[in-house]
Amino acid sequence: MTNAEIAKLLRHVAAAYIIKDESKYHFQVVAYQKAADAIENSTSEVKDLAHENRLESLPGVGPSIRGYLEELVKNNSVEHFNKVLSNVPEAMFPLLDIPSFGPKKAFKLVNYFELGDKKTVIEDVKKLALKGEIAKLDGFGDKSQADMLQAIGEFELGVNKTSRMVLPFASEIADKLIEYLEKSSDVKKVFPLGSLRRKKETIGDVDVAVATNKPKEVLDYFVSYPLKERILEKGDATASILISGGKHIDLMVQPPEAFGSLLQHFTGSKEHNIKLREYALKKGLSLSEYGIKRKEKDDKLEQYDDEVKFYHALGLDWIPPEIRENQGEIELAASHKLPKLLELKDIKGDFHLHSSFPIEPSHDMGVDTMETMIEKAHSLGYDYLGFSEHNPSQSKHTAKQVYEILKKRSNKIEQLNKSNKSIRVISLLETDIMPNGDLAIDNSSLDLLDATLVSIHSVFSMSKVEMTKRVIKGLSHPKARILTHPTGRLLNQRPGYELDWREIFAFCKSEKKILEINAFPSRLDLSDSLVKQAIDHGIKLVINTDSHAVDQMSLMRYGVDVARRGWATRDDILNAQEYNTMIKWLLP
DNA sequence: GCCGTTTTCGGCCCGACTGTTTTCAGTCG
Repeated sequence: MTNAEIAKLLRHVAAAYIIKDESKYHFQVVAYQKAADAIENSTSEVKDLAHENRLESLPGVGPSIRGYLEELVKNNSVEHFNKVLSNVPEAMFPLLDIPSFGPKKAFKLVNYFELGDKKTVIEDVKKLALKGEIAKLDGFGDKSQADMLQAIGEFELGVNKTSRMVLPFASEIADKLIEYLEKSSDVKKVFPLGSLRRKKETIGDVDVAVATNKPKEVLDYFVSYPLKERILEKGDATASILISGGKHIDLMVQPPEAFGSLLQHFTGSKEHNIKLREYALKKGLSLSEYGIKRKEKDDKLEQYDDEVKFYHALGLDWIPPEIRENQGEIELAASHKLPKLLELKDIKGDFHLHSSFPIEPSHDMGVDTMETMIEKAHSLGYDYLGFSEHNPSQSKHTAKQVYEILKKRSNKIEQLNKSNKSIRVISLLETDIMPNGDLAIDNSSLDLLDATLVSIHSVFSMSKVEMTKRVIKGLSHPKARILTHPTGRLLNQRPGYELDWREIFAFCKSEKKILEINAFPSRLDLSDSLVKQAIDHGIKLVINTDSHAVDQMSLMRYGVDVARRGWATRDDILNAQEYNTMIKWLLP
């Protein structure tokens, strides 16, 4: 079972408890929903966590739910869940996938109209609504019946199922909207928040906050955004619109004097905010987007125009948005022990660059010359770079021909280093790891290089055990120093292959091998959570752009975002080091 | 059912918005 399926199952259990007796089971409901959230957000599979005995590392998973999850992984079913679920009609569950349908509404409909078939229940509800039957029910009316049809219609079109956007795509949507909002003189400040501010690799909804003294005017202006398809809701402090492609944009407004608390609230994550409010509550403080209420002062509201002051008022250091995920950051902020996260300006080089040098590669070539890329590196303030074109194709060349091509390239790089003193050029390559674990070129050719990056570009469909063996064998070659795009995933396109990370981490640690964070926006692997695990294992990382064109060298910031979300400091990152330190790590 | 800088027992985040209602229930983030 996938994490998404498991999370859904837990939500169904929570829904069943709500129907059974909401007040009696209120805290079980909350607990199951919290656990479902954690599993949905986890980038480790529950299956793997269970095998590694790490299920309780998920916040919200305690002894009971851990036990049930272990049972689920082992038997594919859980006795306790089945018992709870057997008390409610199963036909209500498909309705819960439709936005605006919750357990109460779904149960009421299924129960009253005696809908028994979970395969047809959505169609059945639609027919009843079209006949006007639902509006007659207690607690329903014409408007809610019409809304229901709208929701079902959009659900069937897949409007709400659209995949999450990669970060640059969401940024573009936000930038356009912000440009529009800034044209209004009532808008004092405007910021993209939510997962966009936390720099998550993919973004669901676009969240934007505005500081204004005229909330009504700003909200009116917002909902008349030209790219709007439909207004989802609009109140005194928030509004939501739908734009084409089924993307939601949420806007929140506050006066400038409360903007700090609004930033904090709307940046999230939900898990961070819940934990933060629980933490504050123990100190007699109640937090909201409006500010802080102190029990000892009769719940008088204190406003904060600035987010730093808001955190300080709780006795906490300001927490960078990228790590607000309830991973222990609140405790560390309280003891003033938060790590100093890596910054873009710390980056001094890039080791994954595909130039247009005619290397006759096995995969795609770069489009810009080495000289152009060096010039760009200079303008980015780098001290060094490494060229790492794909190895010459094996099928089209003899070993001797491969050697000759690489010999020419070595000479070229030697020349570049002589003529260009400001940027040091390292001679690298991106060499394929073949299915049997051998590298794609022979030792005499590899000896021409300072070192090589290695990666998987073919035969992805191997078992986890086989793939782990393959990667470790490839990485074992003394010239192999960096494993590039270590999971092979393409966001929204393919999931990547599976590796036994505990084995990979142990190997990299003992053999001093380096893992790449690939900054290309559709890759971004290692993922944030694997970065954190790698760092906990004491492994060094490198952030590379994998540029095939000179403009792509500016994508470095997306890799830095991932590193920050994985709690990386400057000390963890190879290409954030001075040349002399870097070269000792890279070529030990 | 989870969790610990007041606790291994006794608490449990905080609010917005909509529709159907005359003060609230349900859903969402």
